[in-house]
Amino acid sequence: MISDRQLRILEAIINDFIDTAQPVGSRTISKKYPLGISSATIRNEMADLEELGYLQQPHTSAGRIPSDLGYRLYVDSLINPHSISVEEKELIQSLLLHKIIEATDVANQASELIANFTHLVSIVTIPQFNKCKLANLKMMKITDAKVLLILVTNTGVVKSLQLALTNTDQFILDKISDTLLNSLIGETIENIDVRSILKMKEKLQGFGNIVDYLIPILRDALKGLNETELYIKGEENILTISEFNDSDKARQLFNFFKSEESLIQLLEAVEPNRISIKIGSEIGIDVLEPCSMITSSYKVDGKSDGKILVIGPKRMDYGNVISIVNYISNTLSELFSGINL
Amino acid sequence: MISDRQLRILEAIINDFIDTAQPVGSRTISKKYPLGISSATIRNEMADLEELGYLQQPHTSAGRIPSDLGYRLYVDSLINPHSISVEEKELIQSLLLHKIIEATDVANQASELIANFTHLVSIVTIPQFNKCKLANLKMMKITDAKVLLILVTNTGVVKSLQLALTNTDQFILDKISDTLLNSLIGETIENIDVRSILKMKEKLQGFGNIVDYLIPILRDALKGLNETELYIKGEENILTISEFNDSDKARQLFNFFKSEESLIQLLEAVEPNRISIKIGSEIGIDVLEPCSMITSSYKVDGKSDGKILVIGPKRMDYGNVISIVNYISNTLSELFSGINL
DNA sequence: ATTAGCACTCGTGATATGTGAGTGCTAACA
DNA sequence: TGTTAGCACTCACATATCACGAGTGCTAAT
Repeated sequence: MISDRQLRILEAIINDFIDTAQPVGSRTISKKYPLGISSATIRNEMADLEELGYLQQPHTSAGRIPSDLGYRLYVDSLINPHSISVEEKELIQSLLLHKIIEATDVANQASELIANFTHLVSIVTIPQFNKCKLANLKMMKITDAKVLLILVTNTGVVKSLQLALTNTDQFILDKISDTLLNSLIGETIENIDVRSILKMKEKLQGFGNIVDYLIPILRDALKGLNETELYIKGEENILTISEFNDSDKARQLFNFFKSEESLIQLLEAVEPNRISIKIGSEIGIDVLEPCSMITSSYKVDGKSDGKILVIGPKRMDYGNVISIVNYISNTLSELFSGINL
Repeated sequence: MISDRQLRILEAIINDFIDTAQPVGSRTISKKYPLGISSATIRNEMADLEELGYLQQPHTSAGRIPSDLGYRLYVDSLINPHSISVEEKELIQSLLLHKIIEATDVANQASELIANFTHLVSIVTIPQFNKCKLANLKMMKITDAKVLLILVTNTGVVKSLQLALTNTDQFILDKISDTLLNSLIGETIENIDVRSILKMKEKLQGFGNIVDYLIPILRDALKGLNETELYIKGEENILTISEFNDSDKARQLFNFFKSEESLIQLLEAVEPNRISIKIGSEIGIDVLEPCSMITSSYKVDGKSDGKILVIGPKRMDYGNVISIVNYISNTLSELFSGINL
């Protein structure tokens, strides 16, 4: 196996490579890192580490760079997640918990925060709204042809849907809203089906016409709630990754991030409940070969649901990213579970 | 002045340069464009056009490229805006008019549409919400500490604001909402000041406490409505501009687009009511020197208000961009004036 | 006024050369 | 036996040199 000294050398090499983006030579290590051994010794160890697959050489007369296997070892045994500062925590808290109310805005803001703190690409999905319980409901007349249906869950998440409903009157809408709310309150959104809506009809004998008209519209609107929505921020940061200096490659990656299908595919691989790190080819997507991906999820009412994803160069500050993702994911879990609201 | 033949040659040169991004030589023009004159003649005319300032030469033995002045002439007298296809019109209509209801979503979607159609960077601002008249209003309890205030204008625009209001009851909120709406309906949002809210207090004698508490919160919330909000899309398209192949330059421009202040400065220069084109240094911003900018505005209730802005390389398809900006701006004008809703 | 012809310019891309960071190996040393 | 100094060797990268050719401006013929 690998000796302790080899591990320390590997660590030094990867740290230096993360800093400089340049292949690391034996002399650099012996001078910059106080390992107490000469460059010749380090050279020997490096040759061994390369044979073991942890390092690779771009060409004979260059220094070494970490292989995916090297990064894997580094990530698994050498990272110490630094905790983030109180100021940063307060900033996150204030931006996520106080100003925002719609689920989409929360995800947007969270994604923005991660992108800003890490200077990497961040993706946040919102939890499946339809797994939550209904807490409040109203319909508002917008124009002669449009009505806005506003739903609030017990976790304090708001969602609004547009209904195409002509010739309505706010008074009638209020009546219907109240009746709907009374019979559906506490119900999980996904359980609100035609049957439960039909019950309402009995209670609204006077408004037969409009209720008949409303039912299919309402059903369709609710159906649309279980689509995955994702919020991606910080795409511009890929320009700082030296591997994407070539503007063609950069555009390729930009386009990848623009394609919802690609991203959803990526999201499906996210393991619930714990931070996971994929390195380079482990991600399994060609354009992301020069990247690492850190994923996590957050909980809604105890169940793992929303996802967080950070993508950056392999030579990223793993410790920092992990601590930020962790903190945001915990904050979101609290937020969507109604604590602190 | 400039002869008709010179104008036709200038047109050919610019068209070719827009196509190929390469300096255009006299031989190219005489072969590709049926002007019926030899390359030598064209060479002479090109020398004259350069002397007049319409062309420039990157170096002695290269072809010519248009100067800003050349583009200016081209834009002023040579562009024929092609009309956009029926399919495109239908797509725009369906995406803008039917699925969307919040002002922010409209601007977002419009900006996205422009970016997709032009493959350039697009910025759309939303009209000043507070110039519209109040048509509907509701308050909804979200959690024990949060209330959502939803405003609807006569133009069918919805805006929701979060209020920090503890220990409320939906029944009381409904009462207050109704009273507020009754006394404020038809009022311009910006005219809703403390005085008019105070009037409400008289009508709500029974709820003294909560109304006292609500007034400053409501005032602050309404104040926040006159900030400029802008929606920028298609930033990734700057990577196709050859001038920004250098990833440092590209990042510079990305950062420019990320800074709200810079963009607001840009927006202030937008002339109301008509399409305007600024070329290179005319924009007055260093990083945008290699770009042209096409701006327009759309109307809300007859008054010019929202802004549209497209930024791309000088060698963009002006005719196409103009027609798209025109069509979207008209569609938004209709939308925000309540027609078609 | 137009154009064919020609010498001239100069950016581009290919080829040759020198430099130096880094290596692997050997031999001496603790 | 592990460590290190020394040294020859490798090879990417930067620099210099050169040939090519697209494009020009000018002149002279039409």
